[in-house]
Amino acid sequence: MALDSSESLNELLQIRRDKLSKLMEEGKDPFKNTKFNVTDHALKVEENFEAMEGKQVSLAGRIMSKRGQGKVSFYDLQDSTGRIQLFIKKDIMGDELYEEIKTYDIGDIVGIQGEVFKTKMGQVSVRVEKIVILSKSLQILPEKFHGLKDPDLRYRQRYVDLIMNPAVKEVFVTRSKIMNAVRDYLNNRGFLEVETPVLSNLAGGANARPFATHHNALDIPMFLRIALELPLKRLIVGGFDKVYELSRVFRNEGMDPTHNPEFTMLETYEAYADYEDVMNMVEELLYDVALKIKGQDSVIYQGDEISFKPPFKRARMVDLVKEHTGVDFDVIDDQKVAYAEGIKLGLEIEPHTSIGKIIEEAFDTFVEDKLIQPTFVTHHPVEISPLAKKDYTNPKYTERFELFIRGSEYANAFSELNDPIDQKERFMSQVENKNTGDEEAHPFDHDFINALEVGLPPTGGLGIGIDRLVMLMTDQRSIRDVILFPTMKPEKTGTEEEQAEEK
RNA sequence: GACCCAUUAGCUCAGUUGGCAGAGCACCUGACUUUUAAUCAGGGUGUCCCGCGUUCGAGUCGCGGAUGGGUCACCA
Repeated sequence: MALDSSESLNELLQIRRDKLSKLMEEGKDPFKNTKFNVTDHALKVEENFEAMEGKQVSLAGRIMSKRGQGKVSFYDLQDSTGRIQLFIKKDIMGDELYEEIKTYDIGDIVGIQGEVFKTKMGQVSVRVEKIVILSKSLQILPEKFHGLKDPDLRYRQRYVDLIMNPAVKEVFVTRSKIMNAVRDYLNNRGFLEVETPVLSNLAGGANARPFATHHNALDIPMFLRIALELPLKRLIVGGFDKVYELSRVFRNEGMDPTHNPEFTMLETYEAYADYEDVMNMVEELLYDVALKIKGQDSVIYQGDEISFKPPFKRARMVDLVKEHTGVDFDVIDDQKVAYAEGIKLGLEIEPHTSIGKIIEEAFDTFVEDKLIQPTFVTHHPVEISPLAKKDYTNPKYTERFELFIRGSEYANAFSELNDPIDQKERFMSQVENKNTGDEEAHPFDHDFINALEVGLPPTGGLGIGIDRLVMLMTDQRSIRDVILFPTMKPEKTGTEEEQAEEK
């Protein structure tokens, strides 16, 4: 992007470089400065004006607007906390420095020292006594009133987005607070945060295509993880009772407003707990996060008020299907009958589709988007839950739940399968799927079977997509608005890239 | 993957029936010692996303492509 040959620069950019050259000629190279003693910030001065009035403060930040250019000027300085007005008077600065200050551009970073006061118009300001330019901006910031709107530019140049759009910055501050709130909750509950490999020889724990890479020294293929599950369960085998990992996973799949190729996942595993314990924990966790982030037990998401006040609604998947379709699959044990009912409902299913899959289809089609308030959907059919324990009181179903809010899945949890023989069989059927072309099928993980043979205690496991939780808490419509640098296609066309490579 | 929409100055956007490329902000020159999207006078800084085509003439019409956004499908 940055073009250095001066003949290719347009006039605006050339003027800024000329100003920089002039500063350098005068021995005021802004890039030579290494530090500036900052004593205060814009927000603090603004909020504590009564106490700060008349005091000397030293602030640093970016010039965001300039007003007046006579013998007195008003510049708005933006630091990490907000904006404050600088009052710059020729009498105070002296003729020579004042002329130099007038050449400072919007986007330049300056450090100032001066006295806090209010202008005649009542605007909290700093009467500048000393000023030093700490960085010269050679690019032009977007327009002050409309800001930066183009989504493409906003994501590619997030730094400009953050400068121009305070609400965007606020989203990412909130994201950080949510991460902290989740960690606090789990740590206080006795969970240990761990880090497991991002790079592995086998990408398991979910059905998804991985990103493939290569280790040069070992000359072996490696994969970026698609889930946290398998290493964490190994740690439960190893004797940790409560572990979690809150980190990035990668799935080589399509992108849309709720899917980014890399995203942040929370997975927790608790020994000697079942899915009902996990359900109680999720309820409490979300309530806790909402209170900490929003100061109340509800949020407004895209116009809908979502309440996190426990208890959340709990219902079996098959009962919800009955409620919304009138068909009670719970009493249907003949696949042909279930298929006929599914066709009557207009589901797109094949003659051999299993009853469990038909129930899931009916759920997806008729129930999912009706679940606005937090709802635990439980007892998924065993056919669609390869990693969950059966409900031994009714083996058609599993000890599993998913949390739905506003029609989307936010959590998935179950009593973990810890029978190594059963797990081995399920892996083998996955391998069959893989052999018949299913690229998302789970690879056979011999060491994981070994771990289960060593012995996994009964364990309750949980996964939560943190990006979607952040979207919910910050009322954002797209996952790209809660990820600082979302995945983007390269800007350049193929031919341009080739040309660049040739240089 | 399919369909729809967008792409014009650094930014936000106009651009009529196919006939000299426009505005505001920003920027440059000058004026202004309490401004608030400061104001006043003057100045337009451009690969109209890219390529091919139709045409006397294309920002505008056609075809192909790129990037982004949306809807659906897929995935979870």
